[in-house]
Amino acid sequence: MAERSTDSALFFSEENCPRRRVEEVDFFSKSRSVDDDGVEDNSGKDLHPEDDDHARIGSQVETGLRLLTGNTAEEEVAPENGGEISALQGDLNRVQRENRRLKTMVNQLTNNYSVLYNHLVLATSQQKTPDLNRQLQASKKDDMITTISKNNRNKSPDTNISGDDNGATTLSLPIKRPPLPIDHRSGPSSPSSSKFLKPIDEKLESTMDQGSIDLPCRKARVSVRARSEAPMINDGCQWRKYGQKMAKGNPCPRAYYRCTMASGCPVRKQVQRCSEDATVLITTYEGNHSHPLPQTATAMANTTTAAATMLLAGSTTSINSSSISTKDMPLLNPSFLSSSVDPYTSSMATFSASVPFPTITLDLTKPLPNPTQPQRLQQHPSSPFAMPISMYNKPGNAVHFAQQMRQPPSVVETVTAAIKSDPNFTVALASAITSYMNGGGSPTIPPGGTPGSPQFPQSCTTFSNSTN
DNA sequence: CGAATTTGACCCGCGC
DNA sequence: GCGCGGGTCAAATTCG
Ligand SMILES: [Zn+2]
Repeated sequence: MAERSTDSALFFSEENCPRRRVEEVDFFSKSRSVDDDGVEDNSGKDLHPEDDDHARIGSQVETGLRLLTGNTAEEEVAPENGGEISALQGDLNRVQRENRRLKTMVNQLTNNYSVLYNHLVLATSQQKTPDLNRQLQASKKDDMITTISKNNRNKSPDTNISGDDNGATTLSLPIKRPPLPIDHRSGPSSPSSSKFLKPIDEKLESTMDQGSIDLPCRKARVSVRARSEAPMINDGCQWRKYGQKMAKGNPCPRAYYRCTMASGCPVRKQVQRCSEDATVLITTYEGNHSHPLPQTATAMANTTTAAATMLLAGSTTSINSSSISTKDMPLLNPSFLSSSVDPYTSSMATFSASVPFPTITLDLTKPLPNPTQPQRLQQHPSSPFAMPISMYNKPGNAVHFAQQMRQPPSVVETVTAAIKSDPNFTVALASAITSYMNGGGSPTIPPGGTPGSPQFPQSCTTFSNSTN
């Protein structure tokens, strides 16, 4: 059907966007490319007075999400003294140039990372799982996964990726050994790649260990609620529907999709409308991509990964929102996470009740009361939550990070506005969040596409959109 | 005609 | 052991 999001993704992110969409586009671009934003903001005010609100929102967002927010600040100050304007503009230009340069660097790094990751994945699957792969081929791949997950499920295994079966399984699982090599990684590069692989491998191991990342045993879920008319969120990935079921207490059916961008990609997603609010569309992502992603898809993937990471990291011990947000997502924390747990978040709890997996929820459906509120996000660890986020650690426990927004933060407003105009906005939001979670703090999204992070075996991101 | 979707059957975990 | 419900498979059907 209309499940193909790729096309729309392009549409969304690229030049096709009509004037009206500028908001979203701006927002998006902000979350992914620094220089464009800066430029846009300036020109926006000067050239498009009618977009005033948009520009304002944009700048707010920038403040909240951006690393390089110098532009914004300067802009606001500028109006004061005419004499200083020129100087400020000079500075502004400089900053913009700098931003551009940095962006380029980031992109390069990202690309390199993607390439390396692919190498790693390939090498790992080949080296560690020759036997398993054979078995895999013999039996169903899915069976394999199930089996493993079952084994791991009972105990919280910190699987060490030693030469063990477990270790091997761990790494190979998400990859599932794609029949067709996704890229250039074979022959000549093997020697050199192996060099890199070792260190990376070690890193991976350590990362996994600390995160309690036993792969399949725990499926982390991240849910985000937003509003959208679209039947499905456009995340830049290609999905194939493989099932549909009627949910229990919900008249709306739940659809199951699987990523088809790569043959072995383990990522799945569920799409369902909220029974209470038909306008709410819930999309759940699970797993990490085992292949490079387009920019648009990267945003989503990163979000998933980041959220999963956060969840899993926190899930190891009793979850304390403050501990998680502070430790794991220093950047995210200030703007997106609140460290207080609120009883008022009951609405989100709805979800959690029957969730069998650790789940993190991002709720974008809340109304944004004061659009004009200049409130800016500060770097306080305990700053009010910009977006409602809740985490459901274990089946029984639901931890809420960010309650419903009591005081609508600027980011939320922006997000909501964007969503209203276009459901795709969710992606932008995701990218922004991801950026922060990844610790980059840099909203720029890797062009090369980020492979689902290998470190996190399973992650689910849920997006709910409500149509307005 | 190949690829994607539909849809009922099937599998599996869980609670009673 | 049985039924229920979530999730997946795969044959049939539809779509481009
Ligand atoms: Zn994928």
